[in-house]
Amino acid sequence: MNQQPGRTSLIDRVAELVPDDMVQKLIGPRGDFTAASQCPVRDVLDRLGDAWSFLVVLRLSEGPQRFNALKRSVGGVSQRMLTVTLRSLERDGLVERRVFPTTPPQVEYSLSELGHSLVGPMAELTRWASANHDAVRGARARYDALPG
Amino acid sequence: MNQQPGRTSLIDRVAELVPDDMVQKLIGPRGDFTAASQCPVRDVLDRLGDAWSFLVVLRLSEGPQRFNALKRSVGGVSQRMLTVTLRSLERDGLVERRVFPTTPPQVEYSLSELGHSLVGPMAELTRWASANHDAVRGARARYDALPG
DNA sequence: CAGTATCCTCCTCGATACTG
DNA sequence: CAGTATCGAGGAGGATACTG
Repeated sequence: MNQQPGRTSLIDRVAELVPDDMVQKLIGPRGDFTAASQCPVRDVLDRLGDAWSFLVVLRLSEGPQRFNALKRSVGGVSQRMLTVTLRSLERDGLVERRVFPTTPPQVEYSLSELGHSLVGPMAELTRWASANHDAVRGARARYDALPG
Repeated sequence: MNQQPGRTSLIDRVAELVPDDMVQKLIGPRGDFTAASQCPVRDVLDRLGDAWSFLVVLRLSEGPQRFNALKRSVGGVSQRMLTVTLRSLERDGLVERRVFPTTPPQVEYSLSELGHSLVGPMAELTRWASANHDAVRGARARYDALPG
């Protein structure tokens, strides 16, 4: 990791939080992570980037919910996308799905242990978003007001 | 935030990290955040979700870099996408762009204060990704191996 | 070197309709 | 209730060529 001499680098602070081999795997010596599955960060962000996954996990962090209740509480999500999102989260081991063979059928979704462990980091990012949203919007407004 | 009685809820732990009004803004009473700009988390994730932004910010956390050096170190990014990504980050006030009118021209990109403040939360998520990548891949393999 | 411009192709995602 | 199936529009993003 070539460091510019005489320049205060944030990578040192990051290194305190992040083990070396992870940095290697993350931004690597060459950064050849065209295949997302090879890069853990890409892999996670591919999941969280699609808006719904993040909101669904946060909703489920409140407690188990059934399909339509979840659909209502998330809001604005189509039936198809909620199904796709839940399947994807289930496949990744973040969400558990339990079917009660009643009539009409009931399906309950809840976070797994792994899913719970993700909520902390998510909250961290969420806090940043909340705290700095105005700053970002301000920067945007200034940028857009620029001549040219 | 209706809580299921008699159920251990993670929202309490999240609440320790996240101020109440943010939770309201985030997953809200109705969750009507169809417009991403209304929801700070959506707004942030829209930026980070696109893989390149996250990697670019991490790369720049090591120190300022010029366009082509950045392109090489990120790896796999097209010229167009790097330009688009950098413009977007600059617009949001996360990245600063300085032009040196030499021949040939030099352009240096660096993180702003705001950009630096994002690296901590990003590292948190990165750590989670690194620590649990195998668990996720394992869960995926099990899910895919299921009959049906 | 550091872009811009154009084209073109997947691939996501919403809408709609149907089912156990 | 909790899905699945199918279609179609739109946008993200790569490839390529050109420029101050």
